[in-house]
Amino acid sequence: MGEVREENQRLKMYLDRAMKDYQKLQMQFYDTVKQEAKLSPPAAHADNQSETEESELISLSLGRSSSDQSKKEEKMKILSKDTDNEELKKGLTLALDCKFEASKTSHSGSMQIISTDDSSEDQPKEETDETCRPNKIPKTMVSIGEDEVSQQHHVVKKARVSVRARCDAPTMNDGCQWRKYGQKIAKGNPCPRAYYRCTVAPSCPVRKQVQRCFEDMSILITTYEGTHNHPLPLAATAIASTTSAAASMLISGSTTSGQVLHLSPISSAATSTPTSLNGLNFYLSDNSRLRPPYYLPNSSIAPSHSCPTITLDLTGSSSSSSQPHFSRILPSNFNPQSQTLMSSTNLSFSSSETNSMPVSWGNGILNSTTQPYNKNYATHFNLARQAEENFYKNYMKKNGNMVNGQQYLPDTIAAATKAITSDPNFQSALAAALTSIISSNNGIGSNVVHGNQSGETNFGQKMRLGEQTQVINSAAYPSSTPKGSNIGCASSYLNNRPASTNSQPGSLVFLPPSLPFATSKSSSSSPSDHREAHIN
DNA sequence: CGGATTTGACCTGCGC
DNA sequence: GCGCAGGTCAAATCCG
Repeated sequence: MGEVREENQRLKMYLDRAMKDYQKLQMQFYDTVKQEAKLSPPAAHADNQSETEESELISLSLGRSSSDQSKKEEKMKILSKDTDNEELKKGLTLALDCKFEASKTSHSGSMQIISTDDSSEDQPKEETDETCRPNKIPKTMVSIGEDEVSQQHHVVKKARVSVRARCDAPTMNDGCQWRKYGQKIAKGNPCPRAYYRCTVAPSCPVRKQVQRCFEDMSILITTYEGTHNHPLPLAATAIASTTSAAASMLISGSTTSGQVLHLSPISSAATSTPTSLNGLNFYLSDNSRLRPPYYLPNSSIAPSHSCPTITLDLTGSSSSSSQPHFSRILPSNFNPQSQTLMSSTNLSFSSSETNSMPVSWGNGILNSTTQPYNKNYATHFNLARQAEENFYKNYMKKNGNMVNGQQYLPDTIAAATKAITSDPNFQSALAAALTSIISSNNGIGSNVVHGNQSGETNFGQKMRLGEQTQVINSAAYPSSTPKGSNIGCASSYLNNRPASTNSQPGSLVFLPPSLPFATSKSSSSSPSDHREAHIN
């Protein structure tokens, strides 16, 4: 443990150095952009205004960039008018939604990649109208929550987002509370499929199915369906941002059935065709080459015959690359036309939960950022930094330098830094990470420490209905957070393992940036503390 | 004792 | 109409 800690410290140091370099560059970039803005009066004025304004906002909207206020107002009218329009609720649904409006200053920083708007190219105009444009709503808990709820009404239904991740725990902790309501042995997979219902709100229609991959029992397949009709815990928005991005691809019609979409954080997929969707760049590859061996188009991954399903593979076990990727699985009878129709419904992502936990969504090693979060630029900056840090670690891991998910080698870090900065695909991957992190940190400064981080009620930790999972933003409370609670997959996994954490490569970990086991209910001097120290 | 989980029964959609 | 499979219900059971 001592060695490990030492190593950990060393790695932190390297990481810090890299981050400082990045920070420096980014500051320069911001300065440049600001100067440019000053030089171009009228438009710049508007931009600056929105910049200021948006710095107060975190209205997240993947793939939706709004540049026209009147359009926004019009949009708002449409939204309010359509609130009761059930028709609009039909179609594709995201399991978890995360609305992220990257600031329009995104053109001037790392947020840029999040707010690109390429995705609507092949989408009907009405979708654009009905899609929730970023609304300039002050980043207050109440308004954001309302906004989120209202916007979620417009998220199309029926799409499924399946997440494959290595996880020893019975289910992944995705930030929501779930109640198991059924279990079934599905054809083609002897592993039982468990059915869960979201219990964050009594009437929440969201369900998820959890099933182990028969070919690799360490892989957990979680399929989300439905739209939350309540504000999401931030931990949930983290995964939401990822899954929704995948789902957005699904409804965009930019791919055809039987293809694998790679979220390509690093250069791989030489045969890939870049696809930009909702601000995220994906790489479309030939399914036959890139589908993992255990992907069975009609298997448990896509349990429903009627629902298009997109699979986000975070196992890093692709046959041809170790990259996480989206695999889009459409039912054989899936009609592109209907897909288009579904696309007419809003795809927006609301990440506005006030009580929230920063979560690292990915093959996660959490980052160690403990700097306080400031508003506006600083916040965005830190978020971006955090996201990058996350990605950086994932990147390292994906590159095989994280043997057993343990270590960054110094020279590897240098190499990776170089690779990252020179990699054209870096942005796309960073986008996902940013989305996750930013949405995770939406409630900065107002979070309250609460106990149960495990949304899964069948995790061994009992949660009563209404005992909403609330978490601490560990970055905002850097030092006072107790730890030790089970936070689902991640902590379960760790708790069930020796302290040396021979965590598997690609293990899915939901952890706050700095304090992975943050809760208020257990102050522990147990070995888990040391684990955390290492992980941090 | 209250709430979550288990599990067999039941419902529904689809293909033949 | 029938059988199959996925999905859901709800009584029984478990658990803290």
